[in-house]
Amino acid sequence: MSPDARLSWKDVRDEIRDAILSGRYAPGDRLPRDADFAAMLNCARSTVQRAMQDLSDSGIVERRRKGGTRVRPDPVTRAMLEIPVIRREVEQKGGRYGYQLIRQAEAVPPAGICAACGLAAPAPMLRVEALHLSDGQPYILEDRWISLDTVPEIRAVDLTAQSANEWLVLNRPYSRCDLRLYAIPAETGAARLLGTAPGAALFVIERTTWIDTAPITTVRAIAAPGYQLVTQS
Amino acid sequence: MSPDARLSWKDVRDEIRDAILSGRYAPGDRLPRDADFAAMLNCARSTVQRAMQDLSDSGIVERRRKGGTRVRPDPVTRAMLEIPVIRREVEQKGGRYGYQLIRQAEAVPPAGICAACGLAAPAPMLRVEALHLSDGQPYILEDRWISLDTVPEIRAVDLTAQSANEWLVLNRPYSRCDLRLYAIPAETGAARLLGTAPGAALFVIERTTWIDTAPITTVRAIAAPGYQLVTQS
DNA sequence: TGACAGAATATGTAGCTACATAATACAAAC
DNA sequence: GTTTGTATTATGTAGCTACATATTCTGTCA
Repeated sequence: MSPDARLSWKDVRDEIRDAILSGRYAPGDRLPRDADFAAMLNCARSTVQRAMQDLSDSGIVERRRKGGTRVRPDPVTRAMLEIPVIRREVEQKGGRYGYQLIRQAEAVPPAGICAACGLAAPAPMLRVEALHLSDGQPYILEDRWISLDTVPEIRAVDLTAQSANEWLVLNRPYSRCDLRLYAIPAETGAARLLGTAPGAALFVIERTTWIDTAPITTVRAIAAPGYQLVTQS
Repeated sequence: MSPDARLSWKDVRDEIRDAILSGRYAPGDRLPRDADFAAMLNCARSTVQRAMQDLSDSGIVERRRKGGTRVRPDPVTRAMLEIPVIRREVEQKGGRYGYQLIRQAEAVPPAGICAACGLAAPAPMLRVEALHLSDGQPYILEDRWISLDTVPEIRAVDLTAQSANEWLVLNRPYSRCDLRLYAIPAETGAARLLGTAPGAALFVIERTTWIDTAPITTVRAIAAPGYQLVTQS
């Protein structure tokens, strides 16, 4: 690599970000045009464009056609969350994965579940309750509703052998996913299954997935005490 | 727009994604080369490249030089989390924002805080405890440590008038941010400040920010009961 | 003064080429 | 048979051009 190698778009991004971070451009300020940056940094406009796109994606900068690019006056923290399949998560942490089906029944979902799935009228669904274990210890308790309209084959799957989580992920890719994170006190039943005291603070990941506009499943995954979701960017 | 308008990279992405979702390519399968897709869809390879990049970012496919592109055998859920400045969050929900400084003192941080900041040796920091309110009700209780090495000016800021959250966001942009999400039972002090019972399940967002490798601040934001973090993608 | 049409402008996108880089496959040498 | 070097191949990146699109600015006319 020669000393004056060409700048990659990441170099350009870092250059511009540093200029912003150093205070050379204050929040709300308008930045030079892409073409000017290109001239300043001696690279192509397309390179600056890619860099700016990235800065825009990460919430540092705001871009508007004709309006130009300006430093976001109200920065937001944007971070990528990654939620793997539970078996993989356990194994990646070095644990031995285990799984228990607790209950499985077709039922008409309550209004809350219909709302999460964006259903106006209740449709028949399969409710599956299961426990995921790590090294024999309760790890995540899931309470899942699966749309029988969208996934009728689920009736034929043996959910004592394979978790619905895993089967769906492998057989029913989704096009959209909503997440909802919060904390709840353990109910008596959940507490018993998770091996904790009733009322304990539990972390919940609620996830609904769709294929196009058809709901596939909505899960409430209740994590055992001590569970943490970590991101970094 | 003519009927056979050129495909945008998003069209190409959707086309390929649909092919995967429909099962035409199964998890683990190798996809055609970018150039082949380009020929099939009658567009440029760069357009396919952008589409594939996006599919790769969202965790649907895996790309390797020479190895080609394959459908991820172990799909992960990736979602973008967006955490605004608290004042904005409250106002966006239509609430009236309020703020109270509870305590502020220079101190040597405990080991846990040093670790979060990646500090080997304890350095003096400013600890700030404050309560954010929505319509007069407790909303988020924050327990913050600010690095006096990185942000000495914070000593001169009147934190009764403006929250550290806001001042830092406007004056100290960061280059890196780690998030940690979990649930805890309310301690006596936190319970009183948040107007809830001791032991109540509370949602916690822990965030540490750096400028390059220098830690700026680490916060533990404890949300009042009912708080939910929502994402969609 | 106000409304509206059209010009100007900055970003967004697509296409092409050329070359870089990483991973694999294969063949030669020991 | 194993190792090592080289060729091949698929993706990654940069540069350029051309044109699309959204907004703002400006000038004209009522």
